[in-house]
Amino acid sequence: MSDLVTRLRQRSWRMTPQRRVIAETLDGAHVHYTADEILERAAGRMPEISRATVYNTLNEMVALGEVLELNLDGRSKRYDPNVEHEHHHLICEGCGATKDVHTVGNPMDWLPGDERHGFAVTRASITFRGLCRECAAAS
Amino acid sequence: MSDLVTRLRQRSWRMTPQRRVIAETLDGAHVHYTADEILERAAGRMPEISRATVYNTLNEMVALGEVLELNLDGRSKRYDPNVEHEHHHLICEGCGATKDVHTVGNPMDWLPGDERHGFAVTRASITFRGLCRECAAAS
DNA sequence: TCCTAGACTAGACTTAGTCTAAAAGAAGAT
DNA sequence: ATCTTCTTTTAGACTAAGTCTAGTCTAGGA
Ligand SMILES: [Mn+2]
Ligand SMILES: [Mn+2]
Ligand SMILES: [Zn+2]
Ligand SMILES: [Zn+2]
Repeated sequence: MSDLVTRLRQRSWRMTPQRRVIAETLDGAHVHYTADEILERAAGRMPEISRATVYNTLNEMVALGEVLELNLDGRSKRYDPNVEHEHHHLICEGCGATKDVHTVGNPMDWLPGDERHGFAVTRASITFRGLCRECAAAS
Repeated sequence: MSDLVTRLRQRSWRMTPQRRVIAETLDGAHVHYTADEILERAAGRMPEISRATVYNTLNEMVALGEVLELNLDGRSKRYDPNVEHEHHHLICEGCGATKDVHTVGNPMDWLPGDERHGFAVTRASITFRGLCRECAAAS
């Protein structure tokens, strides 16, 4: 937990009650929530919060670079407050469980110069897939 | 071009006129079309083809393992007939241009055993991002 | 020829997310 | 304190992508 609220205030981003609840929801659990899951939890603490505010706030935090937006499954986007330590994701194809993982070495090194098509390559994200222990046992 | 139509017939999959038009559209260009782009092109050759058939057919080809479904941008899914040669993707964050790329070595080797959380890991897909030559020059 | 399972279709429906216009709230100037 | 202005929040309309349904069509087997 890297205190997203603190990081956001240091960026002199206006910290409203709504934004605080959203940031605390995101940062409290180290899981990868969808916008709807965040709305649901935020509404538990602030019932009048609106869906538009949740989406606006998440998009602003992503634009500030303080939250990552993940497209892991082609369904709803997921939001990840863990921007401090580069990592990738491992997903169970059975139950959808998602783990943070760390690779040996730098993924940028896996792409040789003649495969870069003249691009200035800046980032690489890896999604590993497989079956978790429970799902493997059940199949 | 690996002749998707031939591969599908070898799987004894009923080859209707609609399915043939969709498969030929997909395989003809080595790009990554969305379902809507495929519908548009297929409708050019068979105006009465329906959207539901395009979606049904794409989903069946994916289930057969003869087409890959890509979630590159969190918007619409893209379909890739190139299942014969493992590859990954490099995307320009400026214009969205997408290239097939090949890594040095096997991505599965980048994930050490103690980062696997007991999963049986079977696949890894990497998305590299950056700016293409034109977009880099323009910025 | 008739039957039947599978394939096709139009359009309703669902889900995820964006947009709009108005109301509310914060901050600065007087 | 009051006015002004800018930002944020809100409800709900709207859009985009995809799924589902129920009826129709069609090819191949008895
Ligand atoms: Mn993560
Ligand atoms: Mn490809
Ligand atoms: Zn699982
Ligand atoms: Zn570009």
